[in-house]
Amino acid sequence: MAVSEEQVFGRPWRGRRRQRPSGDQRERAILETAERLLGERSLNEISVDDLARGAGISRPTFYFYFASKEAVLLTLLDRLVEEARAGIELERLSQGPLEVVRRGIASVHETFRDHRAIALAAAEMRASSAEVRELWARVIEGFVQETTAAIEGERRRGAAPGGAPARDLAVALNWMNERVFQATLSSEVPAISDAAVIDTLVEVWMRAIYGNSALEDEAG
Amino acid sequence: MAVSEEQVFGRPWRGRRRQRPSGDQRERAILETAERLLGERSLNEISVDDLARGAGISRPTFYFYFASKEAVLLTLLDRLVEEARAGIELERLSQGPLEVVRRGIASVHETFRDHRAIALAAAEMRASSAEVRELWARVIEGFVQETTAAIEGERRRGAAPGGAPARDLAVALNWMNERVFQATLSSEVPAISDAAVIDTLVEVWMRAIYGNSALEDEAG
DNA sequence: GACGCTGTCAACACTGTGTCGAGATTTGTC
DNA sequence: GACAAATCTCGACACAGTGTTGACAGCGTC
Repeated sequence: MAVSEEQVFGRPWRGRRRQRPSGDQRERAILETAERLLGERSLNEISVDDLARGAGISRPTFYFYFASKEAVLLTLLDRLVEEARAGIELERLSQGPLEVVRRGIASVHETFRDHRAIALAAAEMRASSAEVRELWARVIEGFVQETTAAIEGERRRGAAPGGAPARDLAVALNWMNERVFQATLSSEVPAISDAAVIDTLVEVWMRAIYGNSALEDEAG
Repeated sequence: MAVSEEQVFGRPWRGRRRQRPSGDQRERAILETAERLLGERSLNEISVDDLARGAGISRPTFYFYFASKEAVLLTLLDRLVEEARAGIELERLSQGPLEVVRRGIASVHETFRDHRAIALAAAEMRASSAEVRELWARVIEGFVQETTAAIEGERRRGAAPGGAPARDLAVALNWMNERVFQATLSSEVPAISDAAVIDTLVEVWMRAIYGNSALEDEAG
């Protein structure tokens, strides 16, 4: 146990009269342990006991702080989402549509890349946890609404041609980004290299929104 | 137990001298039970015991036929993939690129929609099973290679403009389809309606491959 | 009629989750 | 500085699920 505490709280205890770590410290220790372990293996392969030991507490004590390991991931994910949103806000000052799209995509990509472990764990847990699924759905829905509004704006001012309903287009483009980022971050195959992923996605977005297919009336 | 057997083998046993069901029957019963139960809940929520009981056997006997419940899903998925491939082959006779793309996408969509339960379970198990992940990776890789070849062909004959590397484009478009189908089949939010999903995807594909953005050189 | 093959399952060992209740520690109050 | 309340801690338990073992049953066949 002493060994585990050292992992998280630094140097071993020497002085006298040291109280036990506060609740906040413990909670933080659990979150840090979770993010560290997620870098090594998936949440399914991490037991509540692993998280508890990593934070220097027993398993029942873990349950004093979190209802389950999903709850830990949810807390981590909340932070990440907050960070991603903040990143996008910062990019609002850009000018032309190309730059807006590029910066928005790049910003999300950066945030996720900096916390790969959490992003990938979240993608994985979407399958089994309704709460993760709902949180994620809200995030994507937010992106979709902004995208839809932007497409409709560009169509109204005549800059973008008509075509599929703006929302359907927005949904398809946003899911594409989500899935492609996931593949790139996890080095799944097939994937796009980290260096090329932004350019590729931006190109598809720009053509899907602004481009007119040369073959629009060829066949069917 | 008798009740479970009736579920799968039809009418209750009456005659004399009936041998126990053959190994093939049992294996089929397990697969059928799995597909039926997957229509109701996810594979995580289905225990080996559920599958065994549904097939009228005990849990240890289940392990005589399959190494795990993942192995059952893998067998189901193998069939589905085979069916999807066959569907695409049938569409080879179409003429213009628009029709080729549309028929290819529609064919995959149909196959998956007809076995929603399996397709969704596979997407879910990609997270936790390396074997499912690898099988799925091979499937998508196949689509990507065909798409890449098609794009390069169209570029060579001057029908499609240059841009991002053909393979990167192909990867992005195929992941988009995968993710959008998944969202549509599971009625996730946000999703595209079943009726509009093909048109939307085809439009993005055509524009991404053939369309030139009107703003290509607008901003930075 | 005993050998081998395919099936079959009760009982076991194990891993992991979540809960309970009894106690220790800390904090606030007078 | 003592007492109560709130906060924190964990041993021990109940439970659900997985996968294995070993004994044994039916069936063809030489």
